[in-house]
Amino acid sequence: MTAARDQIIETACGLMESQGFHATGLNQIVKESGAPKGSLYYYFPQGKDEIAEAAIARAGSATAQRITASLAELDDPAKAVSAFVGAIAHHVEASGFRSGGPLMTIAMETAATNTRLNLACRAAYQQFQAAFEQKLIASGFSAERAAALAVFILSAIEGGIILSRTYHSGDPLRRVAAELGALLHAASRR
Amino acid sequence: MTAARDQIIETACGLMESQGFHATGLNQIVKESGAPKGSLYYYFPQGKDEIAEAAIARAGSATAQRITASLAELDDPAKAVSAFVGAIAHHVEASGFRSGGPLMTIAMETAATNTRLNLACRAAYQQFQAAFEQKLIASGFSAERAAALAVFILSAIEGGIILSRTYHSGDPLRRVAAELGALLHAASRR
DNA sequence: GTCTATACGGTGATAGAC
DNA sequence: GTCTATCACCGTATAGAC
Repeated sequence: MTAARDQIIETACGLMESQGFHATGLNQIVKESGAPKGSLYYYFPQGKDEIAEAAIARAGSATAQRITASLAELDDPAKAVSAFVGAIAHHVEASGFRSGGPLMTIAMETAATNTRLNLACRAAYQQFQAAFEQKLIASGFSAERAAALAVFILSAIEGGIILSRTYHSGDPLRRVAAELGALLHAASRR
Repeated sequence: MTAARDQIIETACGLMESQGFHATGLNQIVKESGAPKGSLYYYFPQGKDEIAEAAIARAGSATAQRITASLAELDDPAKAVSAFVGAIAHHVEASGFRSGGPLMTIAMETAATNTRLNLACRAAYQQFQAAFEQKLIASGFSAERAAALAVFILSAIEGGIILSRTYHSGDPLRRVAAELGALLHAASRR
């Protein structure tokens, strides 16, 4: 509950989102967070992995809540997903393509090299997936179809973020928004 | 054209695909490649960035060719894309989730922090995109629609690779294969 | 709890012999 | 072309004072 610990986690989230895990140094976290320098290993005795794990958990649940909240703003699931992805496009652009997909880089870096962080990322993505799934179920999709579509939606969004960040343009994400909207519109008319 | 230089590039591709850019050390590249140690800065005077740039270019054109070749095996674009993505799923699983999406990690790591590598990744992704685009055009899609769909297809695949690698399961990619197949099937019936 | 100082390893990069 | 030796630096992690 201490503010210093929380500051460390928060800035670790931001730095790892834009740079990845390996490029983010502990010194950088301490400096940028303004947290007391000597307290890093007091709050996180297990070092960098423990900090990253906390950052992943934090970014994961925060993002999951944001997905749920955004999807709740529109009844129509097609329009809700499309609007959500459009908002991401804007966010990625506004950040100078430094932000968006808070866990993607860490997830890729650690998928096969760090089981602890891999499991943390996995848990977070499952939360994202569940958020889409529940929206679809609430919109009348069968549980089975909702689960399948949630995976596909999440895939398209994550991939769109990659392309938008490397192209330095929100267009790929806007394309994903349009296609997912059309797909869900057609699927819900059955 | 020398074999040593080529070996360095090739193993740099593999290591950066599974670990990312920052986690891959030059010593590791030299050791794993078996290339003569002292020749690293002889072939790549500009150091790590130059090696990574060459690795990205190599992986990029190799992958683009593989996409084109795979899509050419089936006439029906829906089935061709679906089969291609299914093959990726198998490849990701067979590699122990260390491989797949050769440029994704580097692309995310460097999108906003290293313009040189960012541009290299961008060029590579545009090749991938063009490969899908041309298949769709050859299948009767309008140029406009083909370009839009290519971005979406590439996004879904890249995102599916992320999920499959972090979940340690080929299922997300197989889901992407099925949904893209259905989408393209419906789109081509217009 | 927080500080400063430091140990220790690995990194990218360079120099100079052969 | 390739080798070995070495540089300066930065990374994580630790020790011990306050």
